[in-house]
Amino acid sequence: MSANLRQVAERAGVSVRTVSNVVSGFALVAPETRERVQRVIDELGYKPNAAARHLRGGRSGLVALVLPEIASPYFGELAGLLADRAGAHAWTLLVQQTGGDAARERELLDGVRSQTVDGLIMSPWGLSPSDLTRRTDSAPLVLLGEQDADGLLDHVAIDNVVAAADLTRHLIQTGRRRIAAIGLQSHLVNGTAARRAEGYRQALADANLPAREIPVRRLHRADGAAAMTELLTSDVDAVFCFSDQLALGALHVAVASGRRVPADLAVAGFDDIEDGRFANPALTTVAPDKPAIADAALTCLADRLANPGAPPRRLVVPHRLEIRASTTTGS
Amino acid sequence: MSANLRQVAERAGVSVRTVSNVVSGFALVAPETRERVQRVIDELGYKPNAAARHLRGGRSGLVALVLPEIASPYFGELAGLLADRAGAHAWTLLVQQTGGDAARERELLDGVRSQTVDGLIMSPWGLSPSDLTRRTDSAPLVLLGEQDADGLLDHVAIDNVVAAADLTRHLIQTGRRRIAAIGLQSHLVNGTAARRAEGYRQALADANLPAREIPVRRLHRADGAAAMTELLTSDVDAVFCFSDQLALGALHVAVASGRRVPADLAVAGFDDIEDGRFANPALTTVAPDKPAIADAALTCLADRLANPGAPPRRLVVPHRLEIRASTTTGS
DNA sequence: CTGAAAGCGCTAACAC
DNA sequence: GTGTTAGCGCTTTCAG
Repeated sequence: MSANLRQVAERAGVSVRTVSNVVSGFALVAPETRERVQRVIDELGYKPNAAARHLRGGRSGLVALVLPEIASPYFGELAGLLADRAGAHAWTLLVQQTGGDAARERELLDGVRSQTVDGLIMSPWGLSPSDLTRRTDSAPLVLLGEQDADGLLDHVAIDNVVAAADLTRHLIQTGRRRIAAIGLQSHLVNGTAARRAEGYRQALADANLPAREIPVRRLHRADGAAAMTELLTSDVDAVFCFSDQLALGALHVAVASGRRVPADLAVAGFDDIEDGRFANPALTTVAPDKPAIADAALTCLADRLANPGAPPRRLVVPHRLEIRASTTTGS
Repeated sequence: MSANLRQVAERAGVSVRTVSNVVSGFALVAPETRERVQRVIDELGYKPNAAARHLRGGRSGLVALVLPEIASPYFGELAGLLADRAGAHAWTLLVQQTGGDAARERELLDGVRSQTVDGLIMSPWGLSPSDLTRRTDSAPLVLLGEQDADGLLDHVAIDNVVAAADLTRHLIQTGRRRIAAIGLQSHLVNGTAARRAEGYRQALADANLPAREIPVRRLHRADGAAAMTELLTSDVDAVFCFSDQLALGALHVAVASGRRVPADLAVAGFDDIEDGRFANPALTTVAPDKPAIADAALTCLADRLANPGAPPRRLVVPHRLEIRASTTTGS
């Protein structure tokens, strides 16, 4: 147990009020008093008790990041950026995994560890819009990804329809005609995959090309590998995967089974995870501006905390196409 | 602001004591009283205030995971396992990134956010043994990786010397003779890379083969790529990278520059991250038992909390060789 | 089995 | 400029 305010005060011969002033950098302390108190603080190794501050002030300095799985590269990269940038708001990040399970998501939505956090940044997979709007907890919430919660909640996302259409057009422009999509997730309420499918279909329809959609259960490499195995018997000349992980699984199977990528088959992904840049061949992908997502989420949370009554915002973050060797030869 | 104990008590016509008993599942409450109180709790949506509990009880239910970067696949996978298993100890995980910076590590060592956490699980990179043993904070600490802190601290690790020797022997047994190692980090105090180098050298010495060691600054794919680029001009027939990330970078450069892997060049890594399993070709690696690492770290922390005076332990976790296509043809 | 009350460490309103 | 003190919400000792 370390020293507390009162002990510091006694030892420095001042009141707790003065010590509190020194600790919190409050101005009205005589310089010599301040110095004396500071010396005692250092001597005793005094550190303010966060629990007491939290109880008193109502702010814990903690923000929960609630996501399906931290081990997934996309979420890992995002978590890293959020953790780094949280400091600027005097926040520390707390991680909660849901495995994409709706019940677990609902539970976390309504009080992560009973009111410990100042706010939540959440990437839901299994929640319906009504789950999201019907929550009882009052901690500010910012959603990652497009959520369709009737504009009632703050959220941060790229424009998935446009992004998917951009990538599909790139495949068409480089001569592909039989373009399959891997990554539909009809069992999920989450709209992200649906939006990407929409962009994919639009671009194909504009070019009068047929769509071919392979659903998956999860977005792991193994799911991409399984989907690709299924596709090997068909005559597709390109696959557009709705995540880089799916794409890396698909790429692995395609290469292992002797397909030449990109000569015989183009493979593209979504997310721009680091693995994709060093894949063989390097993976073409949609690159969301992840630092911008992290900043937007934190700022949005801070704004909401400062102004609870403000209307909810939908923040659209930029993305760009990252064209690499998995879809283009030479050039 | 949600309801507190007193409001529940008033509304249920009992004392706070009784409500507290109901909430904490304490036995001595008349069944009908319990039921009535529970009804009010549900009605008011009462949730215990964590700050007050922490202040009163001294436990926050929070454990800090302090690591170089959460976005690195190895740490991401570990964090996921820790987050999942933390629940079994009624803990929530809080993440702090250090970027491997010694000053930041030292700062976190001595009071992550001023005594908010019940304990720390830390993977230090830049800290010296004396930094580690000379800390002032009293929160229990468990180190990940071999730390050489004179046996004064709890730590969890695989046997890196044996593991590296195992892998090197595998390369020798499959006919490699000019085996380079990528991943020395002489600028770091951290002993992990040094231990792996030791195992590598031992195995080579036993077979009367020469060592060739390439140092790196970090363990990222880009560093592995740079090291491999350097090695392309030489005549090595195998590279053993001290992390899978390094290996994936090396593999990328080797394949991109036309080397046939494994025919011309074998590539092996360390950590068994998921990317490696789906690389082209799939990456041979040392697979530490990550779930066991997570469990050992949490259990060790819990034990230390329960028994602060117990002698520090060094927990050695199993590993195994994962032989894949990047080092062996056919078989 | 239930009630009253102390006190965890801090901040801030109120004195001086 | 500095001191005193109430009270944040909870657990737990002590009475009853």
